[in-house]
Amino acid sequence: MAKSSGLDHLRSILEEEAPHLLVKRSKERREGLPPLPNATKGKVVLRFAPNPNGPLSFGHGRGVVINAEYAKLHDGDLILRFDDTDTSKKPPMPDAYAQIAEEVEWIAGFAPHRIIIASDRIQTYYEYAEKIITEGGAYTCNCSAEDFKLFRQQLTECPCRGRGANENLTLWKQMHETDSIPGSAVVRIKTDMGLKNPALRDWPALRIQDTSAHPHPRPEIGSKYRVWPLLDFQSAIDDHRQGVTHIIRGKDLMDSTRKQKLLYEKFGWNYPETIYWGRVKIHEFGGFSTSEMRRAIEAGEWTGWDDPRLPTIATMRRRGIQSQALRDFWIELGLTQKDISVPLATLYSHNTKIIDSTTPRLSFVRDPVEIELSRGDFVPHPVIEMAGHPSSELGLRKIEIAWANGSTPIFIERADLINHQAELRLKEWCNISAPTNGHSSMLSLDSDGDYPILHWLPTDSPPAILLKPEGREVKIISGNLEVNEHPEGTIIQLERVGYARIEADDELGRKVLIHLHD
RNA sequence: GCUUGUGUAGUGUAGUGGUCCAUCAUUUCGGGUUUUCAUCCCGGCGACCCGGGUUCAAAUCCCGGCACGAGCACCA
Repeated sequence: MAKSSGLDHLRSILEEEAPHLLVKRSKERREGLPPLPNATKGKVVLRFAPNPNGPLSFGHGRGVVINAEYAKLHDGDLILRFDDTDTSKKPPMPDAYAQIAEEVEWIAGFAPHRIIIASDRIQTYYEYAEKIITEGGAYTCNCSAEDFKLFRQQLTECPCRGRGANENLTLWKQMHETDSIPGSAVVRIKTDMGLKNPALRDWPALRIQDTSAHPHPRPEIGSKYRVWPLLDFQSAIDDHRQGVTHIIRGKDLMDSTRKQKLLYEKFGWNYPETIYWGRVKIHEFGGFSTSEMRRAIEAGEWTGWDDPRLPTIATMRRRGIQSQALRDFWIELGLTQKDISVPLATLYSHNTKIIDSTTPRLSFVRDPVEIELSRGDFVPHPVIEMAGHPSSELGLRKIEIAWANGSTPIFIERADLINHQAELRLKEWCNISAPTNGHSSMLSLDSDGDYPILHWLPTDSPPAILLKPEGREVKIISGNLEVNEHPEGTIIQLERVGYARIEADDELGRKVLIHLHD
């Protein structure tokens, strides 16, 4: 009908017959996170569950931000759960528990409502393990990992599968004996060896760890337990016990969800809503893993978890990234299952928007060259005043000029000296002639034209260094910094250079600045 | 190999059959404000993986390709 009579004709018919169909459907751009499915206000429980084998990395930020944001949106609870059930491959780091808790609070903007440590809950996992073994939903298996891999590939059941509950229980008790050998026995959830998805076939739930040789780093746990749950089991039990309603996880854990659903069916539980996100790569960061970073830090290859080159939350904070910028960044990336690769420029842009209006300006002259500036007949200003910020009310900066015999020494950047061989404008002060052989003369106070504007400093300004991470290097840019009274930790903007944060003076008495971004 | 997921401008993202010659942000380019190469403002460039099908109408539904990713650990 639209073809023969045209859309206009159709519209006129509709206006007569069914005007409600013509009401414009709102197609406004959705802002923020997509709605959480099946979420009841006040009844939502989310969790962020890192392995405390080190402090949080940049990528962990996503988990904190998204879970925290949904919790806030729905008046729900955010649980911080330490999944610290591996004592040998990715052993927990004792200091990481407290540091992560603090970092989560910083990123989220509020403290998690509950903190749970898996290693405190081993008895609970045992209870469920025994229950499911007793009910015939799981069995102890003595096959080697390699043998079982073959069974899984060939869709055949392993010999251990047919054992009765009592025998399984006996073997289960043996797993706890102090001389049990890792790999000699494992508890498997009995699913179906004919399942299409190989990952789901009789998956392992608990294993033996030699906690005599590798005690759990928490002293209260130490060598107390030899049998430990694997992630799929531990996480499944915890999510149920803690009333988690929504699990938000990477799509690499999709099969984990499927395994856990099979377990939930055996227990007669309802599985939480599950949402996935894809893999994120940050252009500027190479392949860093927490374990790798930990090894390298302990080997002295990095100065610590806040080494300027590392992609950690600690480093971000040290440089001056605001937690709000982190939140804006991750929320903007959304919750798609696409594998994405994003540049840090986006994060920096968010950060600039947040900090710029409150960030004091200072001059930092890199690679300074001394120029003897003669004032000729001009008035000898003893103090130059300039605004602390071009548009916000951040007070006045005062720079004292020490005149002697009609001239004063100043610093300008070597690059400016090389690039500009003509009349110049010293910012907020005066025009000067092109410096030659270290000398220059004042030409005018008012700017009467379009001259290159450059920043400058008196030569008695304190020496300073600017630390600038560049890939696997930290570039040290030395120069002189304008006298100021900003305390350590202040984020400033170095005019014509970029944003930076003030750190403690170094052992040579130099001012230290760490570069944030341009 | 089996299983499983994803494909919209350079990078992210909105869009769930018409009002989409496709949104917003960022990047980049040009211009304006500014005694910073910052901030702010204006503008430009730039995309629906490919091929079929369904339909009056497809970024949106179906089928088939292709590309990329993940799982099949006694790691998390």
